[in-house]
Amino acid sequence: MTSEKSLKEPEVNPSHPPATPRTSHPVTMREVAEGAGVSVATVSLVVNNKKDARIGAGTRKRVLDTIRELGYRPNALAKNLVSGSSRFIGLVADAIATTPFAGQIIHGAQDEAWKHGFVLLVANTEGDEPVEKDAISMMLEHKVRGILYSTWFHRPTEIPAALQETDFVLVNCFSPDSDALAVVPDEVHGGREATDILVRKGHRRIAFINATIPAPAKDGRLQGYRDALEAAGIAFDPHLVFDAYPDQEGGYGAVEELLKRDVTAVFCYNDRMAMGLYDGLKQRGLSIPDDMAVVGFDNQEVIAAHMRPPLSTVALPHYELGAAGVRLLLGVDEPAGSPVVKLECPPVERDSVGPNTLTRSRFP
Amino acid sequence: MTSEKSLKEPEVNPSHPPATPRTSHPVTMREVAEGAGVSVATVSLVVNNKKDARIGAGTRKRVLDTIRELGYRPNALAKNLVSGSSRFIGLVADAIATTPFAGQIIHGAQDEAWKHGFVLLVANTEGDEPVEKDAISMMLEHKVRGILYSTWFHRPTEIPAALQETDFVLVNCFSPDSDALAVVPDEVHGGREATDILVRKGHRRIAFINATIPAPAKDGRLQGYRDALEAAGIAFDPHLVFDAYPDQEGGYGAVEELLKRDVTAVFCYNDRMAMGLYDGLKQRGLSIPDDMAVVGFDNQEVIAAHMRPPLSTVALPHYELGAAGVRLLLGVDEPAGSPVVKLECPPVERDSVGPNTLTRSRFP
DNA sequence: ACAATCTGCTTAAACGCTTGATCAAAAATG
DNA sequence: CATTTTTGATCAAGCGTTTAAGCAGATTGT
Repeated sequence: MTSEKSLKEPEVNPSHPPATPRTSHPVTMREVAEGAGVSVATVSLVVNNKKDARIGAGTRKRVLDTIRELGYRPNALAKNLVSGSSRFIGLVADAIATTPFAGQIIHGAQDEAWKHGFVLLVANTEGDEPVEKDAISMMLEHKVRGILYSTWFHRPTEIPAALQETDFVLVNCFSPDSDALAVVPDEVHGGREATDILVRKGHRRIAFINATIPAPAKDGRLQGYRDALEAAGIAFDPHLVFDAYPDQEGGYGAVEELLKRDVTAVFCYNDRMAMGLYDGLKQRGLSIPDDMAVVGFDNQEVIAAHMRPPLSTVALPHYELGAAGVRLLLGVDEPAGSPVVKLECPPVERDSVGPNTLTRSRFP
Repeated sequence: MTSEKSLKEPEVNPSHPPATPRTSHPVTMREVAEGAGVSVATVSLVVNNKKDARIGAGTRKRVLDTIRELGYRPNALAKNLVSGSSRFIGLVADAIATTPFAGQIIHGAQDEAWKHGFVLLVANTEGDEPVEKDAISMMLEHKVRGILYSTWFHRPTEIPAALQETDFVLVNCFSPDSDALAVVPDEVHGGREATDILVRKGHRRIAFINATIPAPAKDGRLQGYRDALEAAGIAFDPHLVFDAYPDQEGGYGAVEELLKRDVTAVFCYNDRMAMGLYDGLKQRGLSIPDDMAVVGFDNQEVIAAHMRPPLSTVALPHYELGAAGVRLLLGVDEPAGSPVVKLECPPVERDSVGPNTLTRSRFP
């Protein structure tokens, strides 16, 4: 609760001074004032370009020149103190280090925050509870404008108690039993987009390899898959969906089952599964997309774009998640209806899906 | 130079108040003091647990209780202001969004920073110059203790002018003509470790697929490769090293050339190349590691651990880079000799390398 | 020519906290 | 018992800003 816990004392070794010790005391507004022969108030007024302040052209120039000359920089700390609240937005993430996803959330959040004059205070918890608590404490002590609480995969979450002390929005996660603001990907829509890529190319027997682990994505994408089929007038066949662990090994392991089903296309729960699937398919001498069309999910840059052939998939809107999160936090956007806003997952088509050749031959 | 540029005015829509408007004014030290019937000074002393402050047990308890009761949190802004310098460390990265690497640097930097009571102010520039300038300005205005300037791949870099206004250390990059502190991976050592994995398994004809693009990694890893060969008494054969673009396509494209060389093992410039190489090899019916041993470089988690077979590689010490950067910045570590400290790249062995069967049969 | 208004700038209080200087009362000392 | 020391707490200045209020001098209106 108090800072003794969350911020330890510095342990800088005094015998090893920093490499480039900052010699000169930082220039303050006071010094600028003296240099320009005006009062601090005047300096403040020109620095902040106050609209209704009456400053003579001469004075303004003199101040500006002095500022340049002395290399003055406003002290945001002091500024924040007097204004009562800082221009910080906190972002606590559970897996910056282990996934590229968090990075995109950060990017989106930062871009949007900057637009509004805010700055990101980032904390990476790697799922560690105490670390998370400290991180939030630290942010609260810095009087952040609010906190973005984000998870690397879309899931329900508990809301840490400390969060309630400030404005916050859940990003890529949600709290089932609370009306906390949240922004998440629209899994149903994504599943539908993915399936539609296949449907549009004339595929009718489309498998879906779902994940074994329960998650909004598991249910949502399945629903989207079913929606797409229904819209296309294709009967849903439960035998065409099966589960596998959502990584390369899972995808690889699913091949055998898949081939029994006599399908022409498959929608994989994620890109990593698709990657494993590629392996299994190729090993059996099957070609993609000719013998099997495949679409993934996630659009993991390092992977999807560089598979052979490049993988058609559906992108998780991580950047947008971050951006929308801060808009929600600042009240720029307002949730329509439900407090959890869903963002679309845009399809990105590459070369792993071709026309259904079976269909072709049947309807020439 | 002034803040008008770097931080725009807020544009919060006043008609859409934040979702959970903070009602109560934040509790200040003053209120705690009143509540506990003591002076602010006293509260400050117990909050900060000052060693040489003489506070009666009763008073201390009373203050602590009041703090708990009122839910008081110290205001770090005020604290920083009076102490003159903040507990911020700035981290500007050029590619948080597009690579997982930056995430690990952040993680390492944060862990180390927290150990010393510092907090990370993160800015993602995605290589955009003006953004970078603003980011640094913003950090300077917040009176950061120093700045970590990091790049997502190891490379020489210019030092932005504004950086000179504070302490800074380059992370994963270096400035060729300056004595700026820097911390980078030891590419030579890495190249050597990678090659050694192969050498240890008895391979003698070892190819190296290097990158086409110039970089410290290109030269360093090649040197390491040569060092390893030399140490093993294997003559360096220039025909065994060739260049390719360092991604999956590059690796795939190199297969043909590779097979002409009659080698039993290959060291790829990075994991992505190895991934493409796998494809090419498999397509020709060759098996890994039996027909060809392969090692990569980078240890990209999403990829390396889940290839078929899992890829032996060498890890880039991104976490350590971040941590060491902070230590250098704070003066905890001191560079020995050169201002650019090099960190080891530890090998991580998986299943893509087997014993050299040719050697086996020749020396039974 | 006198009040009213405007212009350009300064004064001073406040923001929440830290800390060296002080001080009264209690305890220890001679 | 008078003095010194110790204990427990308060005072007040200051950190670098912002900003409402104030105040001369110049300009305008009548």
